[in-house]
Amino acid sequence: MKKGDKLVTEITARDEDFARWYTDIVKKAELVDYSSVRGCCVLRPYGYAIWEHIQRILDAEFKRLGHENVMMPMFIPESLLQREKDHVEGFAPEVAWVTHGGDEELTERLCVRPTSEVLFCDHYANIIESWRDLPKLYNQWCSVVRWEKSTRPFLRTAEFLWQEGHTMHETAEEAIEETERMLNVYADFAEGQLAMPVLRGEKTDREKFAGAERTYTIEAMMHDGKALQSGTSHYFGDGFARAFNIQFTDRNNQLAYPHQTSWGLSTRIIGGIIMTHGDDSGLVLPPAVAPIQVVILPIAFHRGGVLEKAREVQAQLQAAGLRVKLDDSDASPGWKFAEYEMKGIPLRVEIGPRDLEQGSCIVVPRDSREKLSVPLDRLAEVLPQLLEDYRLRLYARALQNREKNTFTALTMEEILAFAAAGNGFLKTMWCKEAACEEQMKEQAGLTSRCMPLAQEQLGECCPICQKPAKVMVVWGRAY
RNA sequence: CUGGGUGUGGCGCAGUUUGGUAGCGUGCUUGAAUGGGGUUCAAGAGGCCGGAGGUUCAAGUCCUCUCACCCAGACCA
Repeated sequence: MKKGDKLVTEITARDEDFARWYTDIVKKAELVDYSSVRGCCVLRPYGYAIWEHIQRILDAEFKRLGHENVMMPMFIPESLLQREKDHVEGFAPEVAWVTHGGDEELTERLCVRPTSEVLFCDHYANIIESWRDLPKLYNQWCSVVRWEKSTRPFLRTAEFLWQEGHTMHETAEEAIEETERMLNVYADFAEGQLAMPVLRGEKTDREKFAGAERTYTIEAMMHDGKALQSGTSHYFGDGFARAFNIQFTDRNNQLAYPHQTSWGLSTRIIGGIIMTHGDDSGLVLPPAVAPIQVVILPIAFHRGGVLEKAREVQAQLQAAGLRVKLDDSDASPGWKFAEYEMKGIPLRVEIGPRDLEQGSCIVVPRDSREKLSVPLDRLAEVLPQLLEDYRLRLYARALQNREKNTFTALTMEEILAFAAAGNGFLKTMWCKEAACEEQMKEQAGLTSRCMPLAQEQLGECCPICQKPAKVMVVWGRAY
């Protein structure tokens, strides 16, 4: 952020102001810049660094579970995209087409991948022959393109970075197990590392992925009560395998179709971090993905000893495994305080002449802004603990927000009262009929977020049609 | 795609009603002092007013077209 820029908007309940607060933060914390390319953003070094940490943590987990990274082509020939009917219907309206190579018009146009199921399937058809070839556990880190009509940084851009895992299994059970395992990897990552509480659940037919048999999702709640779908994991059955003629000889010497999964998590999660933890002073980052975990600010450092001590402390903290920045630039202390708060740095360490006399320093956590006096020689052991406390506070605060904005409705009157009152999660029973889901959308403006894995029995009947209920659904308004 | 809004130094904006020498704040550069919550003073640089066309002696301002972005909806994993 440039000197003198200030956050103009504070968090409020009004959608419009909240949107402004959000776009303000992504710019002023230097996460993204707008691009002259339609619907696209520039991910700046600071924003990209957050993604790198997300990438590093998830990739290690994927590998631990036996997945391998690959690269698929960026282009999909039209005929390939059309192999699976539901899939192409879902994606055709939002793909970008390449029609020319150089000056020549292509005989078959190519779409820029919006997702890579068909590319993986095309490849799997070549390499899967025997049950001994299974499972295939592949993952790809890449960007994909979806020609969205309206865009917003991180939440919905025409091109975005993500990771897409694509696996093939011998049996349905094994594939379903994989689908659920990867959902839990995402959920544990969101809750444990990002301090974002999420609902784990299954999507309704209306909301599930194009071509999938089942879609699992993690749904997080933002400050404003809206839902953010933060990661999805799909089970495809053998639908694509049949469409792409992927067959293998099984243990009984019979030809069989493998069962497929895919799962993805994108830079959208960074938008989730902003809208889950951010406050009126800017971004608030969870320590696991903060590019800088501790910033050291020497005060009045032209005086003797201050800068030297600050450098010493920096080396000591780095040796303890923390990501530390020392800002010895000439800006005023007040300026730096605000700057690093805007950027969401979890801990600030102030070292000045006064501290040197006492052999201590001031440590200020980003969330509470409480000024703590810590002896200089104990910093390396105290700061990791402070980071952990901070992470727990972020989680607790986010969870509290979700609970405060989660309601239960047993009747249509209650549903409409909720919808009129504002945003949040609404739990109801449901008969599983599409008509009732449609009616929720029409009358209350709510869409189903998920059918939580942790089910509750709220009542006996669907509040919309009064028929016997089959499942509990969480409804809301989504990003 | 529909409706509304906005495009003027890096950023934020005024000026457009009623055409007449492009302004303010902030940032940036240089120097000095300051330094524990967005310091102070001084000097300086930086804009064919989103683009194209038109009306006019004269256009940031009026007219036509166009592009981009923002907000709300629709759409969307």
